[in-house]
Amino acid sequence: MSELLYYDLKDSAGVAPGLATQVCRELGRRIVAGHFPEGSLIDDENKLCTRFGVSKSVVREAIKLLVGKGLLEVRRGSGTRVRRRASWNLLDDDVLAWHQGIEPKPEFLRQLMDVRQMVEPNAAGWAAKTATPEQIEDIRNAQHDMEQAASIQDFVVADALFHRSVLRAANNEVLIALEGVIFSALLSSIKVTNSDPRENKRSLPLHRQVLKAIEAHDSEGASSAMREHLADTYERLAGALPDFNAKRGAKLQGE
Amino acid sequence: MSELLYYDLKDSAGVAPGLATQVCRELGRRIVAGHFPEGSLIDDENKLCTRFGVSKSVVREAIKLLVGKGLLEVRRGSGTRVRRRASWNLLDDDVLAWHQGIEPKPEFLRQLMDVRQMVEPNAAGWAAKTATPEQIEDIRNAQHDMEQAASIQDFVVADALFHRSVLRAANNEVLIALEGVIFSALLSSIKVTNSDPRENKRSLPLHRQVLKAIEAHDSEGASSAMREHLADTYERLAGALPDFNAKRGAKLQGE
DNA sequence: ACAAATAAAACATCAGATGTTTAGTATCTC
DNA sequence: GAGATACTAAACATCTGATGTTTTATTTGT
Repeated sequence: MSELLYYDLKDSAGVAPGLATQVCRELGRRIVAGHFPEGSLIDDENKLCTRFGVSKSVVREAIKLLVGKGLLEVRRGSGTRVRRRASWNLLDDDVLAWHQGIEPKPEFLRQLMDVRQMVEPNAAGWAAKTATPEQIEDIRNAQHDMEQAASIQDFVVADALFHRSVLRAANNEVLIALEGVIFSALLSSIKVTNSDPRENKRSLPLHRQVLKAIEAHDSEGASSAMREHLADTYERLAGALPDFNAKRGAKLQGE
Repeated sequence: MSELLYYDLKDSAGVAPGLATQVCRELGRRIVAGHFPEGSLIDDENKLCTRFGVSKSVVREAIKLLVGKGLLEVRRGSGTRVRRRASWNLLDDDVLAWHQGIEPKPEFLRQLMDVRQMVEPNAAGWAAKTATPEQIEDIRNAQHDMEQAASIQDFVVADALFHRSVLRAANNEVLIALEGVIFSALLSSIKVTNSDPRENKRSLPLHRQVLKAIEAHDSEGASSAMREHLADTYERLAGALPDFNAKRGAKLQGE
């Protein structure tokens, strides 16, 4: 699987990132990958400067970016330490994207999927009520692209665009901010159940059904079609990942 | 209503914020308040330095923080501009908190409440399945504090802690990241329906019901009790705010 | 042992110099 | 006069080094 990134679907300006952004990404990826225990000190500014071969201002700006995402906590005189994972802005697009760089953890993927199952049926239902003709057109186009996709690459991109269009059609700003979660879960899922392109085609009828319901302004229908589609995905993940559903309802060890 | 802030409920280190953080907040608040049109250039680094009376490094770090939250976009040679609202990390705790500084917009509050209605019944249902004894204890304590609250202040804090405890008891990291949304909606709601303390007490039985259901590991019961409570809140908001439900299902003007 | 003074480490801020990119303007060519 | 080129000013990016403040650890004195 090639290097499909979330940014590929974002309308971000394609400007080359500065040094601060690069250092931020590098550190961010390592933190998310778990290279540092929670609460541990990271190297001080000077060490980071020499390690990355940049000046102090660059390092400080990179650290500020990570502080803003909740990954780091800086204490004057003491040092900079990694915050508890519970304090991270897990919904930040960058933080989610950095999770893509590591082996998907079944437990985390299940949590993402649980959230998808909570969010998307509602979004589809609302979309059926409030979508504008243009928004419906976007969904239709994405659905069409899924049908016509030649490569698995194209299919995934179209799939992502489909779900994004539905989310946006719900016309709820807060909901749209959850786009990254849907995309991240979708990417991880593909990574896991990658095997057979024909397998993916199985989801086409359900997508078609979601589209039809939204076109018909059938809120209930859109919800349940989306629910069914996600339940199907859920099943396939559970089949592919042994530990996918392991901790469900049996959280024993202390927090 | 006094200056109750989200941070009051956060386990953040109570360290005095540096200059960069202060500048960031000041700018962030103004942006969120809508003082700048989308896409407009803000003052350049030098002007910001003189305006805030700080050095360039401080300004640059502040801007980096805002870039990380999606509010600003910096282009070398060109300038720094405010991004479209759709690109903001609306789920970022700071961005949500800055919304508290301005008059709550009915449309936005409704969107927050829609998301709460989507999230919290599910969370309560999951909590009923997976909550540990300690987590249930936390919920119980918050519920008890609501009953005993002497001031409206105390009541709001206890209310917030109740909903936070339930959210955390669902044992889903991604869900926990939505804490800020719940808190923000709750604060805005209080601001709107502030009038009568006795009015707030009305929600006590429903909170009690949620607690009971979770204690009994009754997932369905917890869900529906929470759903009922939120529907009630929703009604009160709709009654208090004329435009609360205005745009629902009638999104006419272009994006 | 306990407490106060001290020293070292680490972040915070400032100031200024230099490089790069962008956007706009002027100019030159045909 | 239209279009391409060259110049210039504005604005961000990066580096350097100096100075201040806070925290932590150590030393020292009784």
